[in-house]
Amino acid sequence: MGNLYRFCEPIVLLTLARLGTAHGYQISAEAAPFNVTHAGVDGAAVYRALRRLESSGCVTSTWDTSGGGPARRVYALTPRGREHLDEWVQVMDGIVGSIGRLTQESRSALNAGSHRKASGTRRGA
Amino acid sequence: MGNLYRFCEPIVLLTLARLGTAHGYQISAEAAPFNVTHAGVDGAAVYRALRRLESSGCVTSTWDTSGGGPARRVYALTPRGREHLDEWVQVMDGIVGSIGRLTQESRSALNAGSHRKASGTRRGA
DNA sequence: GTCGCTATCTGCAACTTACATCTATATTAT
DNA sequence: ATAATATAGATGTAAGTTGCAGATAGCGAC
Repeated sequence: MGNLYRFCEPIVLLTLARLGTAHGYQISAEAAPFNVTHAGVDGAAVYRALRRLESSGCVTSTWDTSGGGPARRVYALTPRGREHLDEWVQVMDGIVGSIGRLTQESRSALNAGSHRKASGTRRGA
Repeated sequence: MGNLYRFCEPIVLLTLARLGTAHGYQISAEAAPFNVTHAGVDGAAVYRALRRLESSGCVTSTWDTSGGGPARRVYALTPRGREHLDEWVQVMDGIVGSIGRLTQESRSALNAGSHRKASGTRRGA
């Protein structure tokens, strides 16, 4: 079925908005319920998305070396980040509408095409 | 907002299903109402999708040199192509659900985040 | 011939992502 | 002390889809 965008960026933004602050490893773990495709969000993609978002002013980061284990880069959403998530909401609304139309039309076309051969008894729904 | 997949393949399949037979240039023109993003489907992308679909047995092609102008490669859907469109419908249904959840949660998170500052009077839907 | 429209196809760059790999820190076991 | 493991971040390479520009070619108008 080819590759589909996994919407890594909005998932990261949303997870950050929900958690308040979080580091990459944590986001990667908590993002699971929002996966768009069967495959989960790749850790590497999360880190890259966070870097991109920081360089565009959507998140800020500080190093946290207080706890045990390796240092964590803790991220927080900026106002611009919240705006950006809002923009994503608009875009995704549009996508949902468009893809919805696509599926609806596809179902119609598939049903219309199967009239001839199926001799009308197997209503597939 | 970065690039998003334009769902060129299902759009091509659907347009073919609707028209019965069609050539690339025609599909490229008739596909406009099903665009997923603001940008239309690129002609080059259509031709490439048709080639891919042919090599995977989803469409067949024959040259039509009857009319005036350059020869047209006329495509038609195979049964496998119809199945493939049906698979796309399943996938896109899943995507619509997932992205719908994403937008819903994003709206909630954005509203929850604005409680503090907005002094709670602007109930945004 | 030259211009413009139709029609197909190719080249190159951009973007997101998957997978593997590498580094480094702290804890635990030997 | 050494080794293994879990945590945490980052990079390199390849794959796949797409946008844009342009090449090629047939046909009609001038």
